[in-house]
Amino acid sequence: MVKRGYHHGNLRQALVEAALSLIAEHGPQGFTLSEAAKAAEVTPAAVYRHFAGRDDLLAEVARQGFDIFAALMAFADNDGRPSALAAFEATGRAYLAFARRYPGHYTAMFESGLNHGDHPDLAQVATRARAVLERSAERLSLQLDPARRPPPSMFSAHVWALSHGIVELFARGAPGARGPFAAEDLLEAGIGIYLRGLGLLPPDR
Amino acid sequence: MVKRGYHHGNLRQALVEAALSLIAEHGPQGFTLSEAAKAAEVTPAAVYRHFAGRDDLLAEVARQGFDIFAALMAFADNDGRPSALAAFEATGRAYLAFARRYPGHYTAMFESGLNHGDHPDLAQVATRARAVLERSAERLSLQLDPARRPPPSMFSAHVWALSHGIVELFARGAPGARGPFAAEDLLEAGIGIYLRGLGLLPPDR
DNA sequence: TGTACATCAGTGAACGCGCGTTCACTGATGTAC
DNA sequence: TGTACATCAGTGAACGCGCGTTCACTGATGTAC
Repeated sequence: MVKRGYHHGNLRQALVEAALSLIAEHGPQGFTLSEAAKAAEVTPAAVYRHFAGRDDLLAEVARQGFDIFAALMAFADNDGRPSALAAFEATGRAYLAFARRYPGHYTAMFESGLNHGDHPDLAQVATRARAVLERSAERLSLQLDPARRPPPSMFSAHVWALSHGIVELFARGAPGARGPFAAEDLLEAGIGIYLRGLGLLPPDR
Repeated sequence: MVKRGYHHGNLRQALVEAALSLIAEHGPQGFTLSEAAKAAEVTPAAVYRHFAGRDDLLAEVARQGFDIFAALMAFADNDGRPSALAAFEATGRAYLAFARRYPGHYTAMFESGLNHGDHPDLAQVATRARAVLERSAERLSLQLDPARRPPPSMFSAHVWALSHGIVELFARGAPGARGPFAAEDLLEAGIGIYLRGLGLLPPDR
């Protein structure tokens, strides 16, 4: 830990990072403003120089999470290259990778019970993240017979839900589920079967 | 509310039901022993006549949930009648129905962060519930080419994860996701596509 | 270059609150005789 | 049928704790002249 004087220098971000560790370790509700302040070596009251309160700090954590998430998804999708199919599959893998790599962000984003209505900038970036996924799905859907293809937002939702379910049930110390498969393999196989069902993959590869 | 004397009569179950309402309404962490006691019109201390403490009460809620869940799944599966396929699809629908019908139980089971290791009877009934789903998957898998079929526990996990993801993201006031589809339709369509991918449904029905 | 002063980012003490849990107790119930 | 007594299921007060938040404050920084 670097010694510091009376002024912290970058307390705002230090608090966000302290919150991240706490959330990753103790769950969404295990996070307290006081502990975050302590971890940043600062009085709880100092937090109020930078955030309106506990929820506001939590929302900022989630916001940064969606920001990273959107960037990661956009990177994985790579504007549909080398192919819409490969890009779509890449976003699925990236989803799981994000959940593993940024557990605190993930928790704040999806398990903290934050009301997006109370945090407009959070809602905005969440919408943007979602748009990235839907665009990827949309590109892929163009390869399907127009008469029979489901709406792209639907299979975007399917893959999102499958990914999220796998994260919650099998990628953590989740209760009652934990399976014999690595989450990554489970997701990969699941998406493979799903895409075959859509007619986007040959019957067996 | 029925008037009661000094003795409650069935405080244990009354506390479980109070907890259920609180959990359904305020989330897994919003539940407190004190509030549950209050809702049952009893002193917090009285709870300790029936439960070892807060977590023990929560675990009992989850346990009863898994019990109902297992029964519901077994009913939906109906020992694979009228067909393994129909039975399997029925369990998927029943999963969502359970989540909707028993939101407090569902939350206690899957979102409360209870450690099953600390509650052996909870772990036991959870395992039983899971076995029902795996049996249904197993029956279905017999219809697949043995050389190419994935392990039944894998596609049981897929459907579980998809269902859970849909519940979490689309069937509640979940942040950042809420889609334009009814959760039921989303799940039905998702499972349909998935089963087609497995070769269990014709390319389009 | 030096000084006065406004601005800003922290401190530290205090608050009221609700939490889970404990304890000695007491009222109600049911059983033995 | 009536009474003594053990057992059980509640009460009520108290505890220590950590929480989010407020407030008057003070130390540090940076700018004007």
